[in-house]
Amino acid sequence: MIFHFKNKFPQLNAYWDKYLPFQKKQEVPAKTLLLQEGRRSQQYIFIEKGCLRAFLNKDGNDKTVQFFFEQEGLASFESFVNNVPSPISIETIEPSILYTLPKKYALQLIDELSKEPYFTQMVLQISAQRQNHYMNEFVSFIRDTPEQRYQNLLKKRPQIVQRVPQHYIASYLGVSTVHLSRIKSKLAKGKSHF
Amino acid sequence: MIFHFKNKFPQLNAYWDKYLPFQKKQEVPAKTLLLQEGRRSQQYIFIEKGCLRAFLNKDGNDKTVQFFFEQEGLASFESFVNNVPSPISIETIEPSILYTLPKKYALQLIDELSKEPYFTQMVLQISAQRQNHYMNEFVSFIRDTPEQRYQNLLKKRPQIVQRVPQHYIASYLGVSTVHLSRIKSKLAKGKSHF
DNA sequence: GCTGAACGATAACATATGTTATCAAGTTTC
DNA sequence: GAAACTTGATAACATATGTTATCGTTCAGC
Repeated sequence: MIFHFKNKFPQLNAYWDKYLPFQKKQEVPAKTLLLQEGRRSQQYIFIEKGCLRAFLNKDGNDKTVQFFFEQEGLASFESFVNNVPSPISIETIEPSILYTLPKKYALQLIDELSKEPYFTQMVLQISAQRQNHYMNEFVSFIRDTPEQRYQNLLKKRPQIVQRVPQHYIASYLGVSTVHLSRIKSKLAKGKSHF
Repeated sequence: MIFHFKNKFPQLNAYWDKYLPFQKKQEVPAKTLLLQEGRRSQQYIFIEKGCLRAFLNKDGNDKTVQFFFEQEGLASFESFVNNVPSPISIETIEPSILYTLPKKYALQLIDELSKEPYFTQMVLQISAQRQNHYMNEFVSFIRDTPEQRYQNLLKKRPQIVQRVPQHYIASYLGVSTVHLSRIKSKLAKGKSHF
C-alpha cells in the first residue's frame, strides 16, 4: 500500500526513503502465517520475492480470496488505521523474502504524508483501483461461469495459475478442487485437436 | 453520490443549495431506461421516490448487479468524470420520482468542491464505503451458498426482497429464477413447523 | 370489464457441481 | 533413503442448479 508506490508519485519519494531504515528484512518458509483472522495487523508488508494469499475460515475450511506477488505491498488499511480485527488471514504460499514496517512507523509515516497534497491523490487512486478490482470480481461471479472465470485467470493473471497450488485457486474461483480439475481437463481436450 | 450526502458533511451544504435550482424533477413510469450500457452518463440522479436497478447484458439476458432506493444518488463516477462509456445500464423498477442534475452542472459543482478540504474527506469516505460494499459482495460469493446469500438479503436488505421482482433478485444472487423459487419454498417449509 | 403482459410457482428432465475415496507422483523432513 | 505430507487426477455417487414448459394469479393499459 505504501512502498510499492515508490516512483509512482515521485513527489513523495523522500518519505519512503526516510522510513527505509525502519524496515525489517524477513525470510520466511512457505505456509508461514503472517496475520491471523481476528487479530490486529501489526505491520505493513512488502513482497520482495515469493507469494502470499489472503483467506478466511468458513465452517472449518479455507476460502482464499486474494493472491499477492513480488513488488506488491499489503496492509489492511482499515485493520491498520482503525485498529480493528482483521477479517482475513495472510500466509505465504512460497518461501518468501519480505520487508516489513512495524505499525508504529507506518502510522507515523501516514501521519507525515497526510500533510502532503499528493498523498490525497495517491490514496484516492489506490482506493479507486481497489474498488474497481472488487467490483470486477463481484460482477464476474454474477456474469461468468466458473469455467469462464478460470479462463479469465489464465489470460489476465497467468502468474496465479502457474505458481499457486490448485486447491487455493479452486476456492478463489468458488468451486471445489475436483471441479477445477474437471474444468482443466475439459479445456485440455478442447485444445488438443490442433 | 452528491446530494444524498447533504447534511452528512454540513460544511459543504452551501454547495448543494447553490445547485438545487439546476436540478430537474422527473416523474417516470416503471421500466424506464435511464442509462444504456455503452453510452456515457449525462446526469447525476437522485431518487426521491421509487427504485432502480443496475444491470448488464450477457448473451442476450439481463444480469442485475445492484439496486437503489429512496434518498440514494447515482452517478457512475468514472463514466462521468472520465467520460468513458458506462459498463452498465440503469432502469426504474417502480414508477419513480427523480431529481436529475445535468452533467454540465455536476462537473461544475465537483470543480468548485474540489477546492474544499472537506471534499477530499467526503470522497474518501464514499470511496471506502463502496470498496467495502463490493468486497463484501465478492467475498460472499466465495464463502456463502446462494441460500445463505438470500438469507443475508432478507436480514440486511429486506427492502430488496419486498419491493423488487424476484427474477431481478435471482440474477443478483447468481442463480436462476426457478432456483430462487425453490430456495424460498424450502425456507418456507423450514419455518412452518412452529 | 377485457386483454395481454408480468410475475411466480411447480414439474420433469438435463447438466453442473460437490463429496468421498483412491491412486500416483512429487516434496519435504528427519 | 524411508516416511509423511502435499498436490493433482479420476471415478462413483449424491446433490445442487439450470432449462424448458405449463399453469394460475395479478396487474397495467385500454
